[in-house]
Amino acid sequence: MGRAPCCDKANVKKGPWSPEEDTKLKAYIEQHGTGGNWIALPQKIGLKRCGKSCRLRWLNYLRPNIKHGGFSEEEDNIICSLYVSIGSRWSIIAAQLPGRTDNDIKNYWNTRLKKKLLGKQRKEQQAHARRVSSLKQAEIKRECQNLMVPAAVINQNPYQPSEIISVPSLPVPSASIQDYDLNNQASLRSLLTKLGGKFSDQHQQQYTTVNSQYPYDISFSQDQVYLTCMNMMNPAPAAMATTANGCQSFNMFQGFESLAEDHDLIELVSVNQQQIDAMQGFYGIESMEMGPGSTGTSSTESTSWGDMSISSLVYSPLVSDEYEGMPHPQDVGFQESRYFGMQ
DNA sequence: AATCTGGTCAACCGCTAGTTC
DNA sequence: TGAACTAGCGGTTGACCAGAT
Repeated sequence: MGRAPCCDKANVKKGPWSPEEDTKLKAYIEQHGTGGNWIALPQKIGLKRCGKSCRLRWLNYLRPNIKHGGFSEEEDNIICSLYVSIGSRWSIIAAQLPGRTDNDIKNYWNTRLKKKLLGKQRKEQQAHARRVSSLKQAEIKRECQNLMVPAAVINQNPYQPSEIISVPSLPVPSASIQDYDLNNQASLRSLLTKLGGKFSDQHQQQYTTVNSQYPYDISFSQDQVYLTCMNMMNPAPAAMATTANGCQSFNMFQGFESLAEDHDLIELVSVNQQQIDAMQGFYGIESMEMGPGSTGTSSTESTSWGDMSISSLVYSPLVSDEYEGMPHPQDVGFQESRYFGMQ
């Protein structure tokens, strides 16, 4: 049984409010208050509107001391800093700005402030990217040489127990992504721990299970994080992926998809596009298409880097008896994983 | 002048939390 | 205790407008 509608949809007017409706509503509320019942209010005053609609109209436009537009620099700063620390909790943010409504702030953020902020950050990041880009290719080359594992080693147990990375579970710290040194392993782990704060319980459980069975050192390269972020923007359809030889693999980054809309991450990926481009050049990748054995989506948009990252980041068996049947080195995904320091 | 495109913002929708009975 | 209901919230939509083509 469905829930009863709050009003008779057929006899309710939608769309913009007329001055007459505004006058009626305003006059009534100023005289009698809302009476604590928005649903009954429109009937009382003869408005063919939903109670929710009346409430919204009053709160956002008709109540006294409402300010529209003309946000000051100070208000911008407050909105930005609150957004960074608490996210899109518009009602809380609005409570800090007298005369502003959550709807107003939300619109202002989505249409102007976000762009203004991103433009500012992008400028700074691009300046920084230019400084490091000349060093980047040599650095990647060096990194890859260090990370390449001899074939003899690969034919042995690829999961040498060394160190168990802690299962992320702590609340997300307020540090911005720019505070992490992406060239530093410890910092990368810290960042991923931050990301891990958004792990669902289910994913944490899976993650714990996998790591307790196969404790191995997880060395994240900077590029891995980029690819993971790209992956998040083109989320894998499921945690379990099937490699070219039919082995099921566990995507250690499954669970981060919810971050696809995360401002910080999108920013991280976008501002480092030059570096990703540099990588593409280094690996000789024109355009990466999904292989026939991959578990892709039907969307043509979720190809190239996003899906390449799936194969490169997908590894490790989920259940112990698959340990014997680990993907063979000739499996594309596994070969790619060598580039990213899987040990 | 007509059409297209992108930005803005009021309003709606669906969901959750809280309250009442 | 749980169903019924409302208030409130955040995401999304769509109408409108201005500038570009």
